[in-house]
Amino acid sequence: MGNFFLKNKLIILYGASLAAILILLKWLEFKYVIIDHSFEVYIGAIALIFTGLGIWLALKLVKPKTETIIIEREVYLSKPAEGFIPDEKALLKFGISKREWEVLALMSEGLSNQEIASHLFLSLNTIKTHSSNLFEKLEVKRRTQAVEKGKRLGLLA
Amino acid sequence: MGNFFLKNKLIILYGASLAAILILLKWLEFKYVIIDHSFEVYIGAIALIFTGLGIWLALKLVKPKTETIIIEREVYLSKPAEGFIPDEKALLKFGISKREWEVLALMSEGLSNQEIASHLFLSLNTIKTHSSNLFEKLEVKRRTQAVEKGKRLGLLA
DNA sequence: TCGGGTCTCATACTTTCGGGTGATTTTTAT
DNA sequence: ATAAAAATCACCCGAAAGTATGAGACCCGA
Repeated sequence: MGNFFLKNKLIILYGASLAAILILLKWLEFKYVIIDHSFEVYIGAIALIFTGLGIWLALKLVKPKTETIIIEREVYLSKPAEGFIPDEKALLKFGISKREWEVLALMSEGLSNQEIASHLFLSLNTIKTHSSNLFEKLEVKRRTQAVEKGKRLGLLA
Repeated sequence: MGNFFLKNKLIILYGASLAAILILLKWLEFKYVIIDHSFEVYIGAIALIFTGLGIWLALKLVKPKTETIIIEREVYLSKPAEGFIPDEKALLKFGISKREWEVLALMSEGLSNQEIASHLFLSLNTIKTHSSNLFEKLEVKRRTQAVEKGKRLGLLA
């Protein structure tokens, strides 16, 4: 499976590097190093090289540990904005999915379910499902209420 | 300055370790290793040891994972206006009567025709008539469109 | 007083919405 | 890999919305 290589590519890469460097050293061994330098210097060079390799490897492996999330938001809505960005926090709070939000947005334009279906190249039934789930999540009963609440919560422009 | 030693203690520790291991290897060199194993295995062992050392060093030196800071502040106030004044000109332009505007306003709150009827102490049929006339005047087909257009025209808050 | 506009209500009919359920596929995350 | 979530679609049914038409009551200006 290609999956294996993807997940272990660093390990494999390391193995390959190790082998390559060893081969290189073996080749150099009889040409220059042993002749020109002492054995200790040779060992020291290898130690430094592989220490560097170890550091590089560690940095690669440890990278995904960092995670910074800074959300600071104070919204006094009621006003438009050109490039409108829905309130992510509200979306998460109500568990509204991307598709559901799209449906809500089109609802607020005054489109019927059939029209929304056509716009999104989906079936009418799918739109019904999405809107139903949406109403459930927004705790409303009708599309007009959903639009009204959506605007109040900053989900819509 | 003791500060220097504090800040570089890891580096110094590494140097000391390096020296110590080299000395150890030098000592072992003539005792067992060279005798019992091939040169390549010896080099490989050193490579592995110092790779491990490099990894350990990197893990120690690299700054601890970034703190996760989550500041959330939710203030979704939307108090548009108490005494909202609809655009008179627009009302005249579209020939919208008082009752029709009232119905439109309640529509925008998400109320059903039946609920609007109850609020205004009218029959459901009357609301239907008003809303039908309203849609005609606003040139829309659905209540959601009426609300959308109403807001755009300044008929609603 | 007469016509026009608004407001009211009704009946009959069609269309759209929304709820409920279940199934399949795709995506995502673990 | 596999479990969970999201997305897709279908069918049924009842409720709500919307259309069409007609009609009586009221007010106001011509």
